[in-house]
Amino acid sequence: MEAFADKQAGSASASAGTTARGEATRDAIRRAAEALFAAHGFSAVSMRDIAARVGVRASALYNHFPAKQDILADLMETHLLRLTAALDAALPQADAPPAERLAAFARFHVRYHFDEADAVFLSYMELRSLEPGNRARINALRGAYEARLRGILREGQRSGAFRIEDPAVEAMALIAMLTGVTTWYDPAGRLSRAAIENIYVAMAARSVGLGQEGEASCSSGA
Amino acid sequence: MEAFADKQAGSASASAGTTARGEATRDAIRRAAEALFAAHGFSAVSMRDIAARVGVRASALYNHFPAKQDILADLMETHLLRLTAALDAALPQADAPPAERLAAFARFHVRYHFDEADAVFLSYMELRSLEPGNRARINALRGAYEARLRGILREGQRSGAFRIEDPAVEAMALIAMLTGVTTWYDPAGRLSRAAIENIYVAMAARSVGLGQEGEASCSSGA
DNA sequence: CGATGAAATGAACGATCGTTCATTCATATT
DNA sequence: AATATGAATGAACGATCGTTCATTTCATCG
Repeated sequence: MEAFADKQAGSASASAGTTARGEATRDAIRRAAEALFAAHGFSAVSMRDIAARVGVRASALYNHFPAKQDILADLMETHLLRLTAALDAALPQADAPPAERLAAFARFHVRYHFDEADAVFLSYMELRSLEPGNRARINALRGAYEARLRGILREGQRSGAFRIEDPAVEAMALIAMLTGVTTWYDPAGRLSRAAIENIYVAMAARSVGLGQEGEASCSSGA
Repeated sequence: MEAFADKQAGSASASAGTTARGEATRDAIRRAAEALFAAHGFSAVSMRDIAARVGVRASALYNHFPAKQDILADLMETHLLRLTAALDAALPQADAPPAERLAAFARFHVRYHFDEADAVFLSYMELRSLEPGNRARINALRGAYEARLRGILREGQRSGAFRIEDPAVEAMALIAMLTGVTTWYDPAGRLSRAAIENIYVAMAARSVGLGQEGEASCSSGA
């Protein structure tokens, strides 16, 4: 979507005028809008707020996005495409043990949310601020991501590795649980990122009926 | 907080003029604002929107609430006080088995969220729309609710009934998981409320290392 | 160097925002 | 019936909203 090409070692394109400056501003707008939308909500943030953070006037934003709504849609679409692509790169292949794939999913999800908390929060909370057309498209992307986890749970249920009632419901429950980390995580807090990851991964495993460690097993003491 | 007294069989108060009409309007404002804030977000809803839903002009709202902000604060405070009181009424007493208390918590939480989805959503999502003073007060109420679950997890860990790493983190994770039901629940959907409750209760139990049913046990077949 | 065109500007637009206020309406008490 | 009082009204306020547009700035290419 959008242009999004030459950033460094630029040469080919750009007929005249400026070249990479516009793209730099567009990215700055994205970053500013992401932070502000996540902090205050889409409709509580004005175009002038975004422009001020970029260091530009509100009217300049319209050289890069046709409307405020399109900034939000762009942020969500970009985030969800990257998220799903990164997940597919992080997941073991489909024939790996479901327990391993679930653990990888949980770890990926929490870790990704540490780094992209604003984008994640936005994409889950501001669907209601989108016009119907944009909303349907973004919702489909979100559904594709959720389908990955649903598939893992279904396979685990089918193979007997997991002891669960309903893969669809449990997928939503797990995603909500893992996503919640962004609401309380504090970089200066008591626990390191790695420690928090491990706790969530272990919870996810137990929630599908797995023992303490990877596979099945039982009666593992402490 | 506020007046909130005589509604029926009124007699004592109300010096002159009208009596219960004002309180009825105030409640209608609360209901309208709750639905609109939950659907569109605090700052996307105007006082005129709320008034229109009540069947009154915007200026009439100021006979009942000093400002828009106070409607939101009132909704959150009322909700959180009721929520915590209802939880305390639903929880087995403190010397009951932690597994039983956890199951009761999970069932209560999901069930309450079915009925009060709007208020719940509001109180978890619109903290950022509150002024610092209101935010601190509401946040304390939320913390009191979360502390109930944290206490259950700590007791289960202490007694050895639960196999968990960190009660504080797991409390936040469980609440996020249970609260998430409001984001996808559809009254016309595939599953009944009772079925969904049971799935969440079972997941909560497994997530703290319990077997399929209430107590510990292990190697439970299916 | 002058031409070119994207990027940024400042002013302005119509609309809508939260809120105020003098006034009117409606009701319960005396 | 007269009165007192809370509730609702309609108009208006200053501010701010998203957006448009003619103009200016400025880095690049021929």
